[in-house]
Amino acid sequence: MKVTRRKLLDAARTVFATRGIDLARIDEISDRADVGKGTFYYHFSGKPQLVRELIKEMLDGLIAAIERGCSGETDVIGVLDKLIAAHIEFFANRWEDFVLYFQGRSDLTLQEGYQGIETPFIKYLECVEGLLASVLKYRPPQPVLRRIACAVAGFVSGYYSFAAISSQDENIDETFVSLRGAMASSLARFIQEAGHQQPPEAAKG
Amino acid sequence: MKVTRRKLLDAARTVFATRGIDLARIDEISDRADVGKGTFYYHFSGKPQLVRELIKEMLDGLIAAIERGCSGETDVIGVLDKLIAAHIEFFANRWEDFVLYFQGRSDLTLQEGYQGIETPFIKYLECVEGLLASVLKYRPPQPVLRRIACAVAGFVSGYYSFAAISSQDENIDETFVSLRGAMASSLARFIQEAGHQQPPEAAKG
DNA sequence: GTCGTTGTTGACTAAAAAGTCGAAATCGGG
DNA sequence: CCCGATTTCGACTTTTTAGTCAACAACGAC
Repeated sequence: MKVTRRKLLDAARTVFATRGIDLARIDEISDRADVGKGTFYYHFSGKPQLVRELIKEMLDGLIAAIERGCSGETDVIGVLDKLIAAHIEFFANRWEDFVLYFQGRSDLTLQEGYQGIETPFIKYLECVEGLLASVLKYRPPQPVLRRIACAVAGFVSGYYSFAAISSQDENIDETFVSLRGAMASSLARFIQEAGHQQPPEAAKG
Repeated sequence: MKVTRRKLLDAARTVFATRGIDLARIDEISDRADVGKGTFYYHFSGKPQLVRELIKEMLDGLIAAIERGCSGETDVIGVLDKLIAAHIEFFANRWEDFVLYFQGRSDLTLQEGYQGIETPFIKYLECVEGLLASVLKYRPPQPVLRRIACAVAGFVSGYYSFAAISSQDENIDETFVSLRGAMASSLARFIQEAGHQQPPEAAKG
């Protein structure tokens, strides 16, 4: 049955959002999924595989949401606005996914982290990159485009994470929505400036 | 002697940046500091205290760097530019501190994380907030100001973290420097839009 | 209904890490 | 140099967690 596997994945998401990926125990996950510990090891080789699968699943979902949300947009500001909206919508009431998104990235800053989670993150960056490239009149060189994608993705998640610290009380998603317009136009400005600057090679010397 | 304590703190920073805070073992830290395990427990009650101290120390340093860098600036764009520059300078060649900064924040998104690390992060946000408030002509209401601080801090660290993923080869700090201007002016734009929008209470109804 | 396959179980073993403690070393004032 | 306070040490005990496995249950094909 696939049901058990699904139950384990969902339980893991919850436990990860409670204790963090690294401190989550296997028993805790199998307990929460209401299955024996052996069942966990029947379906997964261990925590690393579980983590890889969850992160991939989450990012694939996020990419799908972004592409759905941005289809039809033809100008930069429109794409940015819908891009941000897609993130807000995706993470709203799905805090566990945001924790995965954030902890996964945090893991990537380490020298020895989980193997195989960079790939989905790069795919995600490429998705953002592709969307922007499709609406930009002047297409900047690849490395610059990548930096812009980093900035866009970073801005959104960075705001989210700090907002989570400072406002336990107020509704994060709601305030985020109210900032959407400001975020989109400021990112448009960023793209405009960063996209037209001198390529780093030419600047040298 | 204070030297041993210092050695332990420095060793911990390194180990945290290698394995991550949660997976760092106490023996690993005391080994790297070239002291016995008992010595660790003589100086610290356990990992939580160590983490609290390191994060506080790092953020106090960052705050000091920011205040040093921004003193004398009188306009928004100048403050933003120096703010970003201070971050870049602070984290350059100090990857361990960036890992702490990122992992610490990651921990704050959890339901059960380390106790007592929110305070220094809030102090850091308040520092950014205060700097912006001092140069803004039209001072937005407190919650809006806080959101702006979140956005500024989030943008900077968010870009950093994604850049770390996608460009192991190129010098992150160098490219970051080249984006400084674009980042500052886009954040200025953000502040302008976010600061003048309707307060959320008034928008309701 | 029988039998092989697939899935489930949780007590058990083994490994790893935390935290303790008495002994030993170092330090510094007299 | 002596002594008491501080600091260091690492082997030891305890706790925690991963991962295994033999037995059991459910399923579905014939």
